[in-house]
Amino acid sequence: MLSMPESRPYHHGDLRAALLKSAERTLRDKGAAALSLRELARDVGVSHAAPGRHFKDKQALLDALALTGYERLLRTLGAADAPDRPIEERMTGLARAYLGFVIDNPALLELMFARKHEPDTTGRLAEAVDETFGSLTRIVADAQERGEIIPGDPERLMLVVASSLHGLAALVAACALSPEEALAGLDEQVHHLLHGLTPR
Amino acid sequence: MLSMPESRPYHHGDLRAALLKSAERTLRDKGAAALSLRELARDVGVSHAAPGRHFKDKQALLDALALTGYERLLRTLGAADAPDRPIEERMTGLARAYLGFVIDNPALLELMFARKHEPDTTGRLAEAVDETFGSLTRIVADAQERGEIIPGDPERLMLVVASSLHGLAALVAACALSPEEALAGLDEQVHHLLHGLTPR
DNA sequence: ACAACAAAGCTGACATCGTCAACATGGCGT
DNA sequence: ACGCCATGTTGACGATGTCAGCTTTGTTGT
Repeated sequence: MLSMPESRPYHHGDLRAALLKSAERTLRDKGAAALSLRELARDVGVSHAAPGRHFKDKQALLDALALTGYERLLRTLGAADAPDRPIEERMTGLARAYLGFVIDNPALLELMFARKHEPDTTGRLAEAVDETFGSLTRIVADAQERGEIIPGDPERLMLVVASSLHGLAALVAACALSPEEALAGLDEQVHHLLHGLTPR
Repeated sequence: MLSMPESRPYHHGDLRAALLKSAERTLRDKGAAALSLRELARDVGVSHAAPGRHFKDKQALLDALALTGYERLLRTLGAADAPDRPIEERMTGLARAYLGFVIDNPALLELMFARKHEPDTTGRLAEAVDETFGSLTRIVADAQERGEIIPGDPERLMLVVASSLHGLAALVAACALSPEEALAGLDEQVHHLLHGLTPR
């Protein structure tokens, strides 16, 4: 079945979405550095300047990608949360979910936490981060009410948790730690985070 | 004093070092994305292909930069360590040093923990990471001997610490957390990391 | 129904970049 | 003294991001 004249409609239908989809694919298997607007356009079958109609910049495309990443991460964490289980189990689930997310798409995490963003999207991204932090804070506050976590500014306590989880994920994304090792030590990690490293 | 004929010697003297220096400067104030070999060459005053004699790739230059970063980080942490103080103080010092490092050169940290490296330098980088982890592990083991930290595989316990420290640093580097906030909560962070989040 | 318009394509051009090959220079060892 | 080789230089090539100007198509107002 060779290509017929292939009277592709002049208008693509939903180019923007197609670009994001294709971009995410190449991001997944060839990394962010190997992402070129022109190649993207080729993959999707439009001219080299077409993407410019939907993303003013290459950076704008990357930012959009990062945004979808945050949405997915938030959904993933939300789905993984088990609100009525004890805090340690709950945290372990969250940590496992986060690790899973980064393991199957490390380049995306790198993008999400990159420091170069378009000035106008930077707001939206900050919002996304805040939302994620917020949901974590809520969990901490929950656990405090149940007496599972010590009293204190939940924001501050959340930051301890967030640093730990994100640190582990970042190390995996950076290939400084193998996914297997990270997963293997997860339960213990969470346990130590919750119960401390000093003798009691 | 306008430019004399400026009979610059044909050979630069130590181009490689000059390139790294200039690269680190532009990395510091314009970010990694704005780093071009040609502009670097211009800054240093050599022809556009000269850098190619010292770095086979742009990536090779970036990798070299990352390596110097690890060396500096290791020295910084070493200098900040106070081996005969109680563990909490020791850890706080280390954390403060790490945070200082990332605050005054966040782009470098991003480079160091980037996932794209030349296959041949990737070994050296892994070595550098291991060395850093190693020194942390030694500190943990030390503290264990003094009974300041619970028994258990020091590597595993170190990973808890490393995740937490690096997570905080990474959040700052990613602009997800302001340096001020991070510094302000530092002591508390370390305290919670060491003593846990659950009531005892 | 149809003209006008805006959205969303396309083509062509330009500057910049990384990289390579071919040549030039000059310091150093034999 | 002489030749070698590391370290420069120049010129070229292909790829990329971005812009301006043109074309197609769907929608909207009359």
